[in-house]
Amino acid sequence: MNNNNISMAVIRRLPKYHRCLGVMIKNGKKRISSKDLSEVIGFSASQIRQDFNNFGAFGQQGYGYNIKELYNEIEKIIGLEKDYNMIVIGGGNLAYSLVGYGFGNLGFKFKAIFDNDKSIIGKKIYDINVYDVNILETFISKNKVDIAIITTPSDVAQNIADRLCISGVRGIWNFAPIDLNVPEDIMLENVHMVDSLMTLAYLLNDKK
Amino acid sequence: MNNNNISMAVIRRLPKYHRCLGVMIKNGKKRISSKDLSEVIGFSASQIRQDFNNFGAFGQQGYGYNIKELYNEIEKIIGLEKDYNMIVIGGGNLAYSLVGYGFGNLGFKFKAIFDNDKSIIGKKIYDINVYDVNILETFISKNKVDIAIITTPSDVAQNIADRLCISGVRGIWNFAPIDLNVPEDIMLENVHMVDSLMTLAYLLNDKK
DNA sequence: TAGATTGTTAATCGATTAACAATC
DNA sequence: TAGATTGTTAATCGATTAACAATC
Repeated sequence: MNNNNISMAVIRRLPKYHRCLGVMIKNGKKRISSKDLSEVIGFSASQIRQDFNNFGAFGQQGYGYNIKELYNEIEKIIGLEKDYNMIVIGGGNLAYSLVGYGFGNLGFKFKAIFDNDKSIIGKKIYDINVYDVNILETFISKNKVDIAIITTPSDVAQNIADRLCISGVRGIWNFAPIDLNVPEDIMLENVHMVDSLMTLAYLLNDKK
Repeated sequence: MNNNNISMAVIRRLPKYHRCLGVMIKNGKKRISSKDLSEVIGFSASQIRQDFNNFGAFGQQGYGYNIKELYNEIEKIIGLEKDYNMIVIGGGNLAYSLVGYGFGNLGFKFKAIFDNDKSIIGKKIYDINVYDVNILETFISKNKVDIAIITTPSDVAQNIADRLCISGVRGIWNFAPIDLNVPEDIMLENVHMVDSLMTLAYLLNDKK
């Protein structure tokens, strides 16, 4: 049940497998070999087979992989057969983007938004309530929260993270441009947009 | 002038060096050794020295690194001494987030937003004009555009990317959850938020 | 059956870490 | 000068690729 010591390099390829196989299902494709998948996805056939075999043997010699079956296996591996309750701390533009994005289809459900701005507390973002951030701990203690999303300014992000970790969230999805410290049993995933943009800037200057 | 064949692993650490050194400057710190930086940033001292020495010798034996000098070098390496003109295709919530984010301080300047929704064309997002996407090529031909940001739905993203590449943008920052094909002289950087969230889901299930 | 393609082991490649002479 | 710390080479580790026997 527990696939430990799989390298992060492998784990970060899983969503791309999920995405590509999803497109193939939509296109009515039934089977695919690692060689053909390689051409679509850009990983080597060897790497594709190695990646899958970290989790089990999903293919069939001489045939390849049944796309729908493989897709289902990857959903199970990632954990997409479950639902995840999420809250957002920070009710700015980014909260709007995220709540409106459509993660719900994948099982990621928004349960509440928290802010300290009196002018938006009590309102809704789409259909999600915005609460005063001072009831954050109370809310978490009464509701199972799997993932807390930090979209606050950097200067308060660490304090919010500390409060979340004590209150019992399992994972933090951080959008603040700062390196948070969290206990190692709390999973932390960062979306550092500034880092991404800087990487692009580097590449623009680097190319011949 | 051209730092080619530096591995992406190194390049993606540069923004974190930039961030950490920036904090140290703000705190009035003047010098740091690779050993001390290692404890703050979480990379090994050896790796830090290797990383910097890809680009030159910025330290001094027995002393360490002058923080301000090193910071300036990293800004030059990334290319932050220049400005970048940016446009956004897709005038939804994500465009609001991005335009309002404050990238301008780093030299990343928003010049225009494009959409196909008549109800927002002609309006402004913050102080940036929203234009009809059918004048995209005209705009790019008349204005130097370094980076185009795609925040459209997936189904039109490839078509927009094709139009951008032909028109002469240098880089694409893609937020659509799709794998774009672009000519190899166009730099592509993706922010796949769904992939990031799925990775977090995996980690939540993986932990003991 | 013969051909195709997996699962898996072995070889290679690249990135990280360790070590230490150079030198401030 | 003596101590500290870099820059850089060598060693190790981990990830990717190649190869091929197993088998559908």
